[in-house]
Amino acid sequence: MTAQRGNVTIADVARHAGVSPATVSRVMNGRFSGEPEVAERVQASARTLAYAPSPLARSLALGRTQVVAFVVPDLANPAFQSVLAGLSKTAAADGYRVLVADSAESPDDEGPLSVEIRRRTDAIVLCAPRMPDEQLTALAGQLQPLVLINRTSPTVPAPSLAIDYRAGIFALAAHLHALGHRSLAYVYGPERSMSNARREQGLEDFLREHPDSRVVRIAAGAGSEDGRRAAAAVFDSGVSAALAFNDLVAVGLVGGCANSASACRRTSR
Amino acid sequence: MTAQRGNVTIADVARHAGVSPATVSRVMNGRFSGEPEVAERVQASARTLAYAPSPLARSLALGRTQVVAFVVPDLANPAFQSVLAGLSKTAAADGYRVLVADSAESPDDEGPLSVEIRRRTDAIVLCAPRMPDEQLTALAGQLQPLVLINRTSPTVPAPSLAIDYRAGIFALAAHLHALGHRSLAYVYGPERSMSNARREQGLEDFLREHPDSRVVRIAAGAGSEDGRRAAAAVFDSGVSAALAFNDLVAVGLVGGCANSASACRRTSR
DNA sequence: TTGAAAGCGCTACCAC
DNA sequence: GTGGTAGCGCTTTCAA
Repeated sequence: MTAQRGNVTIADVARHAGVSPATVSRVMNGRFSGEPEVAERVQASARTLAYAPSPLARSLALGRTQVVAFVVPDLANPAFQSVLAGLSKTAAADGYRVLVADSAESPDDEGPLSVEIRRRTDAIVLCAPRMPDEQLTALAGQLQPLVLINRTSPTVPAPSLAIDYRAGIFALAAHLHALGHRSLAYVYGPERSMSNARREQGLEDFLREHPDSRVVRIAAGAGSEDGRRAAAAVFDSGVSAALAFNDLVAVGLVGGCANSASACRRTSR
Repeated sequence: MTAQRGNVTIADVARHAGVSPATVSRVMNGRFSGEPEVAERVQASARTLAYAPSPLARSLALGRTQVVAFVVPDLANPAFQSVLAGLSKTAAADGYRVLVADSAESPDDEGPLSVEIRRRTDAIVLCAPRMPDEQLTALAGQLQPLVLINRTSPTVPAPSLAIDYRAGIFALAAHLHALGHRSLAYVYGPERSMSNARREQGLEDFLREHPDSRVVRIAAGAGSEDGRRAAAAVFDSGVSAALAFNDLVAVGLVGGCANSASACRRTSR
């Protein structure tokens, strides 16, 4: 008797329509096969009483919540927005909603948090790049159905969504090459970054295929300020195009270049 | 018997500890006041059996889900990301999670969708700028507790979060003025846009306070391409700084300026 | 202090 | 075809 009061329940509808709750349930779920007249009466009652089934009660009875969890280390990371938007849209098409959680608060609490949130949902989409493989493996059982983002694990049988940085930067470089650029700058990110290494590989592949090109490596970092600071070096390197470690660096770089440009403009007038 | 099987329940723990479910419940929720030894025995059993209360069952019994809904017209809109991230973080601090929904799919289904999702949650944060005021008013009762984003309603008593575009661009212009700029460009957005009008107002306020300044209005749009196209005009207007309708326009503008800059650079060498 | 039992609202099995 | 009813797992009165 602690629940939110005043909600019309299936029993109310049953009473109003002069049938059993079971029948109302069947009608509401389209599993009804009997006198059409009965179904109509039930629907009329439901409409009259403005009845809507309780998702909570259904979830408990069905053992199915129609919700999928989305757990990432940082919801503010722009990279996740389109993933979330896509997930939400796709899930909605199948009658599912998305429950989000940010694991940043408690980095080493990621496991328990994932398990907890998974219990409220039917499946989980998890991004936990730093979680030790053993831990992930141990948890995988309780997390299934599970989808991994930006990581895979040899011991965890789960589909994964990952960015092919190597192929990505290769394609970018090839595109610039097609545009006539033969001298590129790569404004690289953190040396220890796995994704940076992948991008460097991609550029090596590119150079192997295009011996007529050269790539000047210019140190930066992972943030927009790093990009801004690298602008001068890029300008002075004499390249005709530049690739950046990530979007933030690129934004900073573009900004830095605009600066250099207006300086240039003031000079040339 | 249709629920996900194999989960250890409160009854299992009660049996294992030799107490009643009621006692286990009290211990698990810190409402227990009796033999400490009993409490310890219960906790030991819970640990042994790896028991974790079912959030679903608690929700049904308590009439409280510990979840708040976040409904917006377009999850892919960058403006919502930080709102969501902030909401999630703040909610988490109070033991709440966030259930998201994108109402873009069915624009005129916004109302029912909000009500439906609200039933799964304890409160709702809603962004429905286009919803007729009467509809919102009619729904408000079922939606409470409710927080509105980017809109208020005279008939709906709900806190709201809205951007003060007028004050925002005023502050930006004042900042540039303080930096010494006296001649600014405003790369404006859609004429019919409410937020654009607000920004124009802000600039008028600014000019009133700073008669020594001038603002050149340059037409653009709401996307990055619009910004890029406006770059040349900005460059030629002779201003020393530019303000853009929104981030996308700004990004395009910066990109366009960088282009003009490198052209300039090639020329000047 | 502790337990029995009645909900919370819905589903699904098993009879009639 | 339809209804009775026992769950789903937890909380909380009420009584002992």
